[in-house]
Amino acid sequence: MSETRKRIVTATGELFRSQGFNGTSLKQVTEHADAPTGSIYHFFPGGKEELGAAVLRESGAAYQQLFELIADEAGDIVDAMPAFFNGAADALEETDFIDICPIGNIAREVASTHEPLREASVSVFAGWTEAIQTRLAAAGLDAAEAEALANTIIAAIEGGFMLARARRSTTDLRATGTHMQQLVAAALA
Amino acid sequence: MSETRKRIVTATGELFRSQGFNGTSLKQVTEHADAPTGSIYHFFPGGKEELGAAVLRESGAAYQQLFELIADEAGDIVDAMPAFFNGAADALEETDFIDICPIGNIAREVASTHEPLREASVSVFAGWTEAIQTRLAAAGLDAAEAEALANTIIAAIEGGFMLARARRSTTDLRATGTHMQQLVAAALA
DNA sequence: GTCTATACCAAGATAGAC
DNA sequence: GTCTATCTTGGTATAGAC
Repeated sequence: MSETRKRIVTATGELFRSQGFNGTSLKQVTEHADAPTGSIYHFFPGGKEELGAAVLRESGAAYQQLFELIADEAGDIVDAMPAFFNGAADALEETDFIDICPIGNIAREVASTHEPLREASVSVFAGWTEAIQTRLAAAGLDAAEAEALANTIIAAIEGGFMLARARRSTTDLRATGTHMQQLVAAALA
Repeated sequence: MSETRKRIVTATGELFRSQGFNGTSLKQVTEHADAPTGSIYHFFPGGKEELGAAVLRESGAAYQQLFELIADEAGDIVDAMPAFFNGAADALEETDFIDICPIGNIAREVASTHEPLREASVSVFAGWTEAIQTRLAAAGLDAAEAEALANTIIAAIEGGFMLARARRSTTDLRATGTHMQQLVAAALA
């Protein structure tokens, strides 16, 4: 895959995190990626919308891998909860509260206005749900309960990002991690 | 307070729900509010940013009243949880998944780019936290635990909105309501 | 306080040379 | 595949009559 294409996707993802979809201009993308306008339309003939969908899908997959990594390190899914939320909290602090998740940041913004982006976010969320659900099921939960709990965990972390970025504090996000740990432990008991 | 000002704020709130802050133009506001451009700048000399902050504060207060109402009807805070989440889910379905909460929709979008809007969202969230915290404390939780749990509940509902709007399904949002009910019940036990 | 017209700029997208 | 120049549209904001 082209280096230029990679630079464009990476730069767009970074801009999306702090400015959202509508707040990011293709001119900014060309500057940050050090790539000309023509290259954007060469790799993404559908323009901004197609580029945005690619950013969601590719960074969504990267976050899923990150979750798998943290979950593997934590050993079991109960201990993975605080590890996951605290890791996210650390990342937020280190980046001065720039959003660390471009998917969640974009999903609500465009859900009613850009159908291809909504669909891209749905497929990313489906992957995340499955990753968490699989581990919950492996720990003993039946499939339906595991899916529902996985979705609550995703909702909690995305909503937690919202509060943390607004307040510029990760205190609540960390506390939410322990609440999710309680919820998982109770479900498995 | 002027009728025109009210129409402007209401129309902007509605547009924010489906399109976000950057996705909503002042031209659309003039059309939906049936008010001229001059009136926007008369009531909000600071332009779009000042109008946006007013929308966040005023609709944030309205949602807080709605929560109080639902909590009063439910009787106790444990039963208020599913009532609250299911009510939100019903509203989402009735509006064809237009966002029912302009605050959460805007908060992440502008947290790093529009300081006055970030501050407005913080003060709205503070009111919500306090409303839930007060009821949790009245039910027997100590202040710190009540505050942390209140924030998790807010995170869960806002993240739940995100998933529900993206997926165009309220199944997960309702399930998250029962998870929050479990969490509250366990904390009070 | 309300309205119309408009200034001014930045947006997304395209054309066509290289 | 890359780049520059440019088209067209739409954005926010302002001016000034009423």
